Amino acid sequence: MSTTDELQTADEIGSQLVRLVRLLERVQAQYQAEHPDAVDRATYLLLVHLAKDGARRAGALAEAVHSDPSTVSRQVAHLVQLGLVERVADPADGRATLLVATDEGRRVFDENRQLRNRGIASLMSEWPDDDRRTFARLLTRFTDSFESHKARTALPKS
Amino acid sequence: MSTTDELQTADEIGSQLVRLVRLLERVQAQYQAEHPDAVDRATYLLLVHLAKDGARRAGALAEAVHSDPSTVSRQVAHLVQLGLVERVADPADGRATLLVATDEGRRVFDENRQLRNRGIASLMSEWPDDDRRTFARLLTRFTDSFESHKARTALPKS
DNA sequence: TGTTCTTGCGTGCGTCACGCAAGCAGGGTC
DNA sequence: GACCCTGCTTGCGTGACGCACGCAAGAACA
Repeated sequence: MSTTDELQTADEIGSQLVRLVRLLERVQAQYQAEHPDAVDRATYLLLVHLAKDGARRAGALAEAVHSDPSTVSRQVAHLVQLGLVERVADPADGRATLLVATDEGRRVFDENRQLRNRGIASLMSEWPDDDRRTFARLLTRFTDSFESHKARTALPKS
Repeated sequence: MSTTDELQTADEIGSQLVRLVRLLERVQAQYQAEHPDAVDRATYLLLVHLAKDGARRAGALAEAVHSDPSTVSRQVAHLVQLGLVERVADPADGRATLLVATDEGRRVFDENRQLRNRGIASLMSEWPDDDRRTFARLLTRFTDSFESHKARTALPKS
């Protein structure tokens, strides 16, 4: 089981995670409000997958984001309409279409990632270097632990 | 500006945050799928506010979660229907109704928080005590930095 | 080669949560 | 007591989603 100290630390981590997620949601909502034509987050995530991992078929993409194929189909249509993703015929299977990020799509992706990185670096600009690196390391470890633990248990929402 | 090392660390933190948020979303979605009658996250957040900070009026609640009063009104109606929140007449103003968490509402809140804490403690059970405490400290600091930085800049979505 | 089954994708339909605008009840002011 | 203001609720339209279905293309088989 867990000691009271472990539970107390867990309470702090949980509270801060809720706070952080809430903050991220609000930043996201604010961004969407300022850029009404921007694709929503779920759609953008498809572009991220394509830009990072290369061409994929729609079904594989739906699987990757754990979403319904119909939903992905509509989201991809939106990305194609914006010129961020292209459909190319799958040479191996005529009924499938490969989805591939266009140059513009990769540009948008890189630009957003750089903006994000600069933002994070900016908000941590007053941190000691040690703390910064330690936080990155522990955050990675926490996410790893979370992922490997997720298969076994589910956490409540808050 | 930022050094390349700072940007590199920021990139790791950003990537891990995206991964972590995605994981949390999936856990949340799974929870909702398993408990179709559960209130959604935004609605539950209202209960959290009421349980933690005491009675409030609907308008103040809407302000607190940065949501439209009409949305909050419907969410509160749902919570009332479930018996988790009660409407009591505001002694100071007849048109306002104070919202207060019922005993059952507080019980549900406490139960969920304990479940969450136990889950977090469980997934970190193999962590050294030092790392656990350090992570809690740095996460809190990161969220603080984020919050104080948010007023000035906005981050892109991914 | 022609028939049938399977696979991959797109589309109509209903659902749900949300914001905006209008409506309604209660207060305050003169 | 007439007026306006305030706090909340209720239509209404919108957007994203999942489910069920339809269509096209390959695969299997006689």
